[in-house]
Amino acid sequence: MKKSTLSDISSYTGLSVTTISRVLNGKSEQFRISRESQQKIMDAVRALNYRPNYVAQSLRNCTTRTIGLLVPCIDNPFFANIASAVIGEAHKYSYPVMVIDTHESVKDEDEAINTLLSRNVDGIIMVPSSDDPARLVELAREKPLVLIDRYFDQCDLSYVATDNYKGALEATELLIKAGHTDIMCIQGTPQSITSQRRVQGYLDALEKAGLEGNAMICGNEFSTQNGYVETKLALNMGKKISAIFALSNTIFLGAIKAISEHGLKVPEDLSIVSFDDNIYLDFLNPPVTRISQPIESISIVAVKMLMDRIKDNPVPAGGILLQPSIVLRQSVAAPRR
Amino acid sequence: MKKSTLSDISSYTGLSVTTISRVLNGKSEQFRISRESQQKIMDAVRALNYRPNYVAQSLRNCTTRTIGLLVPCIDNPFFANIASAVIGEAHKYSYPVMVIDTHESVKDEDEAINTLLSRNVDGIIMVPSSDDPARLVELAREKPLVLIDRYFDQCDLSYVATDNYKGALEATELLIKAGHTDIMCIQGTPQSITSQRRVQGYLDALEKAGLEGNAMICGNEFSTQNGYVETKLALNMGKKISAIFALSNTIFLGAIKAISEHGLKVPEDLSIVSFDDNIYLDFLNPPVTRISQPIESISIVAVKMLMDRIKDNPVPAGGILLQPSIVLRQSVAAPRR
DNA sequence: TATCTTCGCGCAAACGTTTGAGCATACACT
DNA sequence: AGTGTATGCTCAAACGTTTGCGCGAAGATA
Repeated sequence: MKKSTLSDISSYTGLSVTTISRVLNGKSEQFRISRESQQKIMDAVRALNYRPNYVAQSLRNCTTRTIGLLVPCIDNPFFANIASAVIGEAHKYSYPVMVIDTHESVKDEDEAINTLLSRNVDGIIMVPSSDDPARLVELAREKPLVLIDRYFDQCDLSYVATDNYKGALEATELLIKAGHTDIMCIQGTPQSITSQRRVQGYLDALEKAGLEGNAMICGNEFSTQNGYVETKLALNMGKKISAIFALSNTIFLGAIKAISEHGLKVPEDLSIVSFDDNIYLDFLNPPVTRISQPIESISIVAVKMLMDRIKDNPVPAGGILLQPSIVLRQSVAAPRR
Repeated sequence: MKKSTLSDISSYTGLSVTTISRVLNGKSEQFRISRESQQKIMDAVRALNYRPNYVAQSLRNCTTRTIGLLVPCIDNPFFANIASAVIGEAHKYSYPVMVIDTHESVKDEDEAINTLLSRNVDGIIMVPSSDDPARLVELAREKPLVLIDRYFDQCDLSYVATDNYKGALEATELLIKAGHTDIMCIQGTPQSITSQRRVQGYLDALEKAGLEGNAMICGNEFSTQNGYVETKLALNMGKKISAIFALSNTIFLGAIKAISEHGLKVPEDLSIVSFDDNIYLDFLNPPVTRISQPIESISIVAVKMLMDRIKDNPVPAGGILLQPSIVLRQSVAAPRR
């Protein structure tokens, strides 16, 4: 079936493209198109298998009914989950999503933004990779933009993220309540706000408990490799550690690999709490206590904010932090005496 | 910075839009545009922060440099991985990807296809949800189309998928070689070609070993729920089973949940082999032997095939099956006597 | 009969590109 | 002086929509 256009329908019905466009856009009332003509047009649409050409509409209307999503590393299950959720949520507004992986690279991110702007998406949701918001502030002036997961607090870009501070605070308190005083925290990229807020939560929890002297922070990347190396190092050096707080899924995996290589048992020898959720964590031995980020809610809110911005609805300035939840399992126990 | 157009550059430089368009499209030679003019134009592009409007280009050229990807359920880690890989691979050709979740629904799939066609994507990669290829055959006539993971063999739509038969055959042979004779196979949606080919591999392996009388096939869905229920049932009924072959990741998870609820140990009491790979499988206790699908390769080949089709390069008709690999771990042992 | 409304619809420009056709100038050659 | 050719550019149409403006015919009102 060839593509048909408004003017094909025009020939078919003998009506002008104007009239047809109006009928198809639901403006029959407003422009007083007769029932009869409407019917003729609808019949023609079916007969010719007409499908509106969004490209032409976009050119005319400056809107594509499409949004863009930028994630730093879609291989990471966490970002894959975010992508799923955003795609699903945007679908509810009938917006397809153009997804681009920026590989944690500012250059790729810039390129991706240009790609999206050239294609004239109506708005952008992104997990920024850069630590300099300048480019994004500029971007936000010409396109609706919502940051997700990572954000900047010195400028007023809207964002939706997990309350990482709260999550880390509670995780650490949980360990302290279980009797731990020597808790090692393996962080991700220190420049990232995500890592920073989590570390702050950890530190504040220690301080509240009068344990500020015991702070042990190591690591520099959200990767399995990093979790593995740091844990290995700590265990080999014979550091006094009774619990580990892994600031991400990936770090956690590295950590337990090192732990089991060292012949230690969780939670008898070492307790561990992880950030991020994953169904498999329930199937590990023991099932892992973790801080679960509200990915679904974050996506729902982010998409809603973006849609509001797109429709020029008033949007509350600044960002929103959503509360993570603790998933209590069996990877935390009282420390050995 | 406002958007600038070719005609802005035209005013700025005093040259016509035609000339500018030609220079920007690398046709300066062909149309003998002077070095001097070229320079002026390049300067203006920078000064005005010009970015080509792909929407306008698309209207004129009937090409969007964008492809669409349809997956049945992006929450499923397997499809999320496919999406990642396709996005990554398409990026190498500078094609962003519009991703839509079809929720295993033929209606959603139809809708999604219309969405993509209206937006005039250059090609579509999809995991079909329907079991009737008619609509897709029609689609393939007007758009480059490549199926992935699932396919139809009675028609000549191109596809790239795992050699599920071979994978299942080898998995089953592995169990047989370990001494198992009572192997239960928990399948997914029986209508799906994926499940069918895997079941056939299982059956043929049994037959080769003269065990065709021992075939036990159950289940009807690629879900954790299904794996759980079928395993639970089998164990409660006291069926004679020494090994389980789970035809997917999700089914596997359900199965081990039931197994552990029953107080059985893998692999001492029961051996298990799963389909699909996942990093967590190495962290389970014991690490799980599985058939790993070559998702990366599938995506690379699929994107390449699509690009060839888009560029009207000759494309070998029909489909391609890629070999899965066995990841040997510790979830298989000799059966108890 | 003349004027006013209402009805039902069409004209043509515009969105930002690309491209086939054409055109003025300069120079070379006879 | 006349013809031919290379050079360096421009004109205008087209892609498929949407939309401000306008227009003829029919009926209502005076």
